[in-house]
Amino acid sequence: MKGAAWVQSAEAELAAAGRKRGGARRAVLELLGGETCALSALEVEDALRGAHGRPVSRASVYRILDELERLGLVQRVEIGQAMVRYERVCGHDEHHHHLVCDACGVVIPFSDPALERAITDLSKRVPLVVSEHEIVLHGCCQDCAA
Amino acid sequence: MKGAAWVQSAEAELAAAGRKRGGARRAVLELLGGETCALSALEVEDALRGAHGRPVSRASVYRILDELERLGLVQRVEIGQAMVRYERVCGHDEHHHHLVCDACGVVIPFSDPALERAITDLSKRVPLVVSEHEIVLHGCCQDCAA
DNA sequence: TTCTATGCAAAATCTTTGCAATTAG
DNA sequence: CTAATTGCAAAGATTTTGCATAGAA
Repeated sequence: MKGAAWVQSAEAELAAAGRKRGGARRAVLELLGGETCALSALEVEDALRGAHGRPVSRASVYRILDELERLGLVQRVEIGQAMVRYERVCGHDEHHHHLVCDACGVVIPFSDPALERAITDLSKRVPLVVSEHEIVLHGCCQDCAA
Repeated sequence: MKGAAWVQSAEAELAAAGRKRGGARRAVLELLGGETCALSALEVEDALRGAHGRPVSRASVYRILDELERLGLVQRVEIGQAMVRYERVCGHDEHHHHLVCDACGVVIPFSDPALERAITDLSKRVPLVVSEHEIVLHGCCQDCAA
């Protein structure tokens, strides 16, 4: 699913949930639609205060991200910086996980079918109805190793 | 590796790193040695203020956990509550991951050889020198589903 | 003695809430 | 008109830092 398509379907879901359209939320949606990987609330605020879109107050950013998460339009990603990040939820085709360089903090997305199979398989044997999963590999990226 | 053994080896590593022995750190080590799963800094503080051991100031708990992490004696675990948790690092035999119930917040450890194989395999094909990995399955536990 | 370890309090960071004003439907 | 949306400021929660004292080697 492309970013624009995601923005559209998100607006549709919001409308279906009885929400009205506001400028702040639209700005957040457009920003997230243009990203393929995770942003923290503060990063969203900064990006909007900068070039992309219009400024949105911090409280609204948090409220909006929280609501999008409840509707299943974005998902939380915890990558070890004691800070919550969010990224848009897409179709199965864009499902991915994250590599984190512990030296410089860069986050790189990746996907691996074999790993997904192992997870799917495992999910059936576990004492929990699994709704989602998250995998983070920590290490040292090529730039930092050089 | 048992908890007591871990405490011993941790003290040895600390001594090797030129550290002196303090009561606060010893209390934290003994607490973590008795746990098999992850605790947050605040949980450590509370536990020590309670029955186990002696009270340790919050700042010291953070400093101690941070140092233990730098020495590779404990590892961070991010399980989606915007809070960092730590657990002791043990031998390969106790390596595990976490199931989190999004309804009640309970954390259940699990391990799966097939999954570990998939991860080990993957780690070789990725543009990062992988030092560790973390897997979290989110869902609804049996109690909450009932 | 000399550095580490610790506690306390203040500061920094991230997140949530209360309230009033605005705006979409 | 009515309820959702937003901004602002204040409050909460978590984590870090500065500084002075106590303690280990």
